[in-house]
Amino acid sequence: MKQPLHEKIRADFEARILAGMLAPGDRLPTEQELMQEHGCSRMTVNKALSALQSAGLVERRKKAGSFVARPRFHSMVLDIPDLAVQLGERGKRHSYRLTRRQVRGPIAGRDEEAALANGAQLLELDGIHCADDRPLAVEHRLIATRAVPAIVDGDFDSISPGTWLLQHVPWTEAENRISAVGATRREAALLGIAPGAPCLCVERHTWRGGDPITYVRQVFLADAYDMVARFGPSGSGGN
Amino acid sequence: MKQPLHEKIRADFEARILAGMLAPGDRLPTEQELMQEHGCSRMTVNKALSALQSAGLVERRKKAGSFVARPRFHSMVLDIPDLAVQLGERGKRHSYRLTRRQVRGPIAGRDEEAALANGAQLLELDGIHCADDRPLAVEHRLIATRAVPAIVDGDFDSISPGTWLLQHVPWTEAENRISAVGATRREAALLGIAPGAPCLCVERHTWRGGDPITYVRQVFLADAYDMVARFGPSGSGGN
DNA sequence: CAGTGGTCTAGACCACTGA
DNA sequence: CAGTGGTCTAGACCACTGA
Repeated sequence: MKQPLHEKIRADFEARILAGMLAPGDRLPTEQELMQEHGCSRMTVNKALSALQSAGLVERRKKAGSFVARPRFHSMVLDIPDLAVQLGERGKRHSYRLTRRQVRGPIAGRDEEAALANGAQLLELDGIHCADDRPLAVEHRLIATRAVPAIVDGDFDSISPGTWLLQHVPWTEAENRISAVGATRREAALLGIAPGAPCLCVERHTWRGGDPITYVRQVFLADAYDMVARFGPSGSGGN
Repeated sequence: MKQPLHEKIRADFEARILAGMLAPGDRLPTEQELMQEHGCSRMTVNKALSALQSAGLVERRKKAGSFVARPRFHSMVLDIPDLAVQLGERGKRHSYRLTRRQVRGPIAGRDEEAALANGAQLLELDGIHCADDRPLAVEHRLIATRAVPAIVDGDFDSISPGTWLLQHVPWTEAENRISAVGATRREAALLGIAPGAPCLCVERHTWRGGDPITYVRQVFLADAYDMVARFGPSGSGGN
């Protein structure tokens, strides 16, 4: 257990930020305060805070201090897209229609649902995304009420659950699984295509500081949507 | 033009590495040598080299020195998969069969091919990837002979072009476009499925320091392959 | 065992910028 | 103008590891 002091300080703040104990905008102690707290030189605390800055977790401003940044995921990293924003950029109007809404426990035997629920209830939201009123994707979503209790009272007539979550719940980790599938009979009927027609399927899990937030499965019209990820050496995103 | 000295040193090596003037495995000067060269203190060169290390461009080993690393893109970033490695991990045998090989110029009117060729010839390689001798994907690839002149003499009977490139040409930037498509008649025949059946299509461009290397389009059997990308705040991949 | 990087100190001067 | 971070110095001791 030999951990450099600068790494200990860095990891301490990282943990507090990811756990939400330090929220975006909160001010961190000054270098002077941290020097006294840890009884070390300024270079050591500077190294810790600079590492947090280059990781995008902290913003530092002269005279003002160091502040928790809203986590940013640069263009080179596959992001969680906000359909409403993406369609707006292409001049299309996004709408979402809810087809099912229920609060329930995890289905027995489905370990994934149990892990997501984490001992509490799940909110199940199914719906359809449209671009200019034409169906674009069928969405099935489960949300952990333990992580996002406010969602139970959410109103999804004018805003989709995905947009709501992106605006209200900062996530820290995500996993996308992308595959090609043939539309089921139900999906085909909702999307206005033939059963078995090719669709792009995106399954995504997101977490906040290790706690699961949501699982979503989206089935897109193949000819209307694809995913792009551009990436390069870390560091080239900055400067 | 106020650039800190540590940033100047860091950017200098970054440029030389991305340009290929420093190849993977090459040794960088020691901190002592850089101190003398720049007439600065050890902390300053240490900061520059440490930044290169945390960016994944350099590996540092005690007593041995600092070396150019093969660019690594951590698990949280969508990677360029090596099919041979991926299949090997699942206990399957990968094979590649070349179906077309020609050196040609870019097709008139196709700006993308002209940009890739960059004034020189293209090597076109079409083939099929198999897992345990069962077809998995159809691949169409173009390679810039300007960037990779050695590829013209490559032997792709026992190794696929993708594997060859990953082993010989370090890339610095990549773009993946992922979509669902229906198999064309030709693809369906090669893969042993019905025309129009759902397939996962991956199109990828790669660059090395701004110079285009290759374009590849792979059409996968839908039920045999999917792509996963997991990502989070930078920094959590390390340690 | 000797060279190299890893870490840290106790200072210094400066640039920026909010009060 | 005073507080804060940005950078840098000239040392130091140590851990690791290849010759």
